[in-house]
Amino acid sequence: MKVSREQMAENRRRILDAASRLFRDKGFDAVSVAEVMKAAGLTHGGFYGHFSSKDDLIAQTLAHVLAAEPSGGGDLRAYVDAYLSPRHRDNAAGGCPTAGLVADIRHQTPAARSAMTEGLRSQIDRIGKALPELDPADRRRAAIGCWAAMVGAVILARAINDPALSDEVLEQTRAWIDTGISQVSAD
Amino acid sequence: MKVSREQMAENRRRILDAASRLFRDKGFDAVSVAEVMKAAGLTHGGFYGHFSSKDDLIAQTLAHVLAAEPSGGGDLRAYVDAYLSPRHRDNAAGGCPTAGLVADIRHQTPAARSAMTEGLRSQIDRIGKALPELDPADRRRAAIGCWAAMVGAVILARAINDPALSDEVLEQTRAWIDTGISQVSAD
DNA sequence: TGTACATCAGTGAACGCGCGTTCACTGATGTAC
DNA sequence: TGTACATCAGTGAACGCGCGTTCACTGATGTAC
Repeated sequence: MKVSREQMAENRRRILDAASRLFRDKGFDAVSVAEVMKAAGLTHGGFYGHFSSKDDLIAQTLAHVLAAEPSGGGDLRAYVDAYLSPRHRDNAAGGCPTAGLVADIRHQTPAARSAMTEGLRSQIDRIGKALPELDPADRRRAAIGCWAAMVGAVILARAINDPALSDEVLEQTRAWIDTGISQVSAD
Repeated sequence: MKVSREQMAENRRRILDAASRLFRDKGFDAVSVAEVMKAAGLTHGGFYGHFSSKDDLIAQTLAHVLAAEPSGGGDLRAYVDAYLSPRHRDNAAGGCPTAGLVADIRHQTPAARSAMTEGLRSQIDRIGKALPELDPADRRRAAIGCWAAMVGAVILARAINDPALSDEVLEQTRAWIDTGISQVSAD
């Protein structure tokens, strides 16, 4: 049955939110269109009224979730601590879309890859802005190095089977980033 | 038709090598059993004479490729430079299995996750041994932080659509690791 | 060393299944009067 | 404001396809004599 325009807009939002969580949790390929629609409280047939294909959903979900990505605020150290926490490692569905999806992007459509590229560009700029005490070259280097280490550590920690080693990867990467940022600051 | 025992052992090796390259290039889910067998010069029906399932192939391929993983030798800086090169970024099929597969591991079988965990443990130890000038705590921190940044940077660089930004991620991460290692060394 | 035959690695057609996608249908919406 | 009806968002069965896996068969291997 037909629904109101507002209801349809809300349904679309619910589909994108459900897709965002499921994709982050399981990856693009492991999530079916029917699964996304069920999580959004709808049946699978209505999907093509909102999106032209699963690839379209992937690209639009990325744009949706990366646009809403929380910045590091101003306090970079608190952001890094939260990012490299066991809580974030164990909450892929609700966590950083980059950590959950970036490796899966390689073989997606150009639209999806472009959305991710712009999301990463913004994120690097945001981290740079949280390091105002550095001169521009150091700031850029610290922002990129720090972000690569953060994303890498969370991906490694999520893959590792041994809780002790997984925790250690998070903790040591946090310490490494701390000394890295301090050192550059002290230059 | 039956083949000789040596031929069968070589076929098995060829299957593992083909799977290793294809998995690194496209991810576990995107590669079919038939595709692996074709790449190994065989037909798909013979697969189950060598492996009990696709999951078994994944676990055995990981053990195979991680056992053969080249160390950083002794020269960590040369290893980091090669790792964070456009050449390595553009050669996922022949490149580091961790960079290509670690994000895909999260939802694989316990056997696959354990193989990856042990591979990562060895790799961290290997990098630590390439930093003999540091005291043990600094060495561990530098090995883990450096490895997280390397893996993260290659994954990010492979996802990014814009060649300039992709190159910059590699270069800046290399510079960041350099200053990080130098700083710790100078403590 | 040579022969006869049981073994079994590899072949390729076939299976059941879940996927992305399509489509005829339903019934609430929202517009025209 | 109230009624009549065209619109169209959502439903659920159905489709074609490729996947992992199975199996009857083939013919070279390698052992027994």
